[in-house]
Amino acid sequence: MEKTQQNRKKTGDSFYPFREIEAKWQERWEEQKLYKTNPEPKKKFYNLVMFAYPSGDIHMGHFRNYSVGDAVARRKMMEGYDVLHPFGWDAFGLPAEQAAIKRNLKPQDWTLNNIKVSRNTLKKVGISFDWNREVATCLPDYYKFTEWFFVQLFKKGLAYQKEATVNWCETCNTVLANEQVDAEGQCWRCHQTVTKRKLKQWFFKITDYAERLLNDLDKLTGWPENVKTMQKNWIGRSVGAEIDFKLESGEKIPIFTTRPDTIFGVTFMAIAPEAEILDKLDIPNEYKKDVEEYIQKAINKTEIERTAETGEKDGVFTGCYAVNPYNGEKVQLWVADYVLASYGTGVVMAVPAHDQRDFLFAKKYDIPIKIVIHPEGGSLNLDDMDEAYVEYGVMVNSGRFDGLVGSDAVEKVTQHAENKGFGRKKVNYRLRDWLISRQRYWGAPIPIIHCQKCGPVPVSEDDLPVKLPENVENYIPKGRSPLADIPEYMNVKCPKCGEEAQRDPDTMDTFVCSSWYHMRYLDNKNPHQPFSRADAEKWMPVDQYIGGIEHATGHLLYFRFFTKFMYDLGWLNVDEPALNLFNHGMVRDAEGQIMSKSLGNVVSPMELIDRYGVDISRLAMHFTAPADKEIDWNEEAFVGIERFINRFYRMVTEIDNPEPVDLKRYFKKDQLSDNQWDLYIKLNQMIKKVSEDSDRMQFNTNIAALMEYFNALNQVKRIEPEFYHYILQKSTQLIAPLAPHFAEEIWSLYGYTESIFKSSWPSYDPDAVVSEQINIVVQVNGKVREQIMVSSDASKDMIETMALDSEKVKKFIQDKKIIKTIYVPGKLINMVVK
RNA sequence: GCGAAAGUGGCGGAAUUGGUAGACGCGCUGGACUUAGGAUCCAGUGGCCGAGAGGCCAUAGGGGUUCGAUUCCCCUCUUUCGCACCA
Repeated sequence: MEKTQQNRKKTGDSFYPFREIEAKWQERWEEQKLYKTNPEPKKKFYNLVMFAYPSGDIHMGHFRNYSVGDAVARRKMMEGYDVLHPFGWDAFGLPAEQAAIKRNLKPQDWTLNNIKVSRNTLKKVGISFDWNREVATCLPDYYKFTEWFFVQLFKKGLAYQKEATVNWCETCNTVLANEQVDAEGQCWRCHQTVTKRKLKQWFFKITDYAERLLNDLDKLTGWPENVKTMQKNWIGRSVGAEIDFKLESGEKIPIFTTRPDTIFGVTFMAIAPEAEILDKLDIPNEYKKDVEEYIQKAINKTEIERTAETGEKDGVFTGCYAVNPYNGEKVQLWVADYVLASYGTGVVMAVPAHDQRDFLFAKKYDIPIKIVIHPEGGSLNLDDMDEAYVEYGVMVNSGRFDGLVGSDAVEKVTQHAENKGFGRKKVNYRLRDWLISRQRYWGAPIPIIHCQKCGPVPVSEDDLPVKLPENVENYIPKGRSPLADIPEYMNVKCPKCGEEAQRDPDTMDTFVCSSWYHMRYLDNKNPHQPFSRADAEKWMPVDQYIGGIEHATGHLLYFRFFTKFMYDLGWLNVDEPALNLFNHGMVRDAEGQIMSKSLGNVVSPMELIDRYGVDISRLAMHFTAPADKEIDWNEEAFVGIERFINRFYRMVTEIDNPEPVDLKRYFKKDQLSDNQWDLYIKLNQMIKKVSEDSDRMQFNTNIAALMEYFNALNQVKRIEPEFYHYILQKSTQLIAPLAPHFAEEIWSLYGYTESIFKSSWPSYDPDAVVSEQINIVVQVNGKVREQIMVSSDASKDMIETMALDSEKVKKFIQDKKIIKTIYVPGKLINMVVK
């Protein structure tokens, strides 16, 4: 067969007919059950993409996420793995309720319909999901076990109730999650200023796992550093001491500090406005009014107002004092809203000389400032200080501790408190317990029955699930869960004593549902258990997890927490859910703005698919940027990709008698002409590069390597038919994970009857990855002066002789002396002259 | 403020461990084939000097280490992301 300009020209009007081809293969794959998971995997690969909220349409972020995941899954199939590649729906959540209110639909109906639409859309994208493993968190057979998890946590003391201050919108009459309060401290829906309210809420005690969640980050060698850093900072471990100050009444008032070495410099204490200890103060009458007013005002301030970076601190003196146990000094007690009630004990010892916030506060209210640390080899003078000295240093004005330095000082001061019994070493975390109550309808019910006599009692496991009632009149939030207004739901007998009791009306945060979906996939139809231990053993942990970075400190922390919890219960034999994590980059609009409906700048992947087809769209997306980088959307890449695919398709359709060739064979030099042997080496180099690049999720260079090879292929005019088929068939396999329909079509045009995804990923011929003639760069003093072609086994001496023989090189070394020569085998030789 | 990452042609981006900076693609320029070309093919394409051979400069800016730096170190600037009074 001869490939000439001639026969290429006459096909100028043909191009790849993606519509028929993509539809055809999607249908056949479904018939063949190509993606059915092997229930008894020999060599398993659990490929997990983050599941989706079924809002009805899939967007570019999903498209990118699943295209990356699909590339991984298909590559692994071709490498002979038994791949588990499931998908599901994170189906509880607010928008369904809003749709219910607005369109007079049931949240169930809205959600289930969206799932249907989205599922069909995704099928058109040709992702290799095993739909038999599908889960939807809003279905009773799923949330039965979300409730089951709650009960297990409750039984272990890891689910508890506590009064908590929550965001409250007066207009919408509802609780808002933090992310539903915008940057201005206003409600995301009505833009009313958000206030605070105290409500009894359920929490999961994730802080009990803080230490392990932190330490085990070291095990996660396949996770990106930035995610681990974010989790580390989020957990925010800090070591210090808890010291008991005393009120005049004798009541203890413990504080947490990381700087016990400054304790002799305490001149006042600052208490958070919400701190419970305030009730124990005996505030003199003349201060009462001011203090109460201040507290009221502070509590009603928005988060934003309170944390505004103005540097301005304010507070009010309570007229009360506490005693410093180290020196017996009386210090003033202030209420100040720069103190957080939820961290430490809600009270801080204030050392104005050595803490910037305390310094500003003391200056403002004219509170004494006492220097107790000097820089090593220097000293501080109060009159010269315009900010606090916060570094470690030498203790002064601290009685018996004078002269101690830095961490040693911290140690000794803490030890003293321990000996005397008024303090102890303490570790605190920035991480708070996880508030999971939502006063909403569309979520997994909290399986608790509140009994006057027995308190909160978990629903018996045999009675799960507690089903969401469907006869709900309206979903409009009234400041309590809509479930609270359904007596048939609320009124039950106490499982323990049989007396009249009431259900907990709240539902769970949707992050609870998504914390364990990776386990449900393993055994998604099991009616008795969340999953079977046997299946967990077969598939866990996830080998590759792919999703967006936005879940770094939310979902991914809960996901790890639940996995550890199940490990502790003995259900899993791994205590981390995923070995490798990959965060794909965001897709933004051409101006770099996030695509959103309100900005009206959304590009629909379905529109692209309609115009270019799935495969070209996927390839273009991959080619635009490495998968972990954000993309500012443009369609420039489509042109090049479309040309490439058309060229590839044309090359195959031009072939007179296509047939499968032996892809296992390696060629020998004497079997091919020089030109073709060179092409053979390039082919093997390309196979190596594509394999390595896609291993690193570098699909952009993976595609570039294929294009580069096709350019080289084009230069060679006469190619033996068998070798030409060999080249095209291997190339088809290499592009298959990225352009599955296209590759499958080419594969079948070549006469293969079994799917290309059942074929083996090409391996490269190790004897043919190094060219026989290699280019050696000749440098003089580090500057390129000449290039010489030598045989790949040429010695350093030979190369040096050739280099010195070159006129160009001679020009630069004449009448100079060669001091030394550096030779990098196969790459360059550098002569240093003077 | 703290923490992390990044800054390369007109554009998206390559350069895996320090070894030819700009792979691949878009765009642009010229040409071929064409009634036509938004199809296809060929050639060129970082900047400056030069007819050419070739030379000089160039990876945000400035210093340093090295025979050799986009890559390592220090400083400055810019951008993005995360946390944001955590005592």
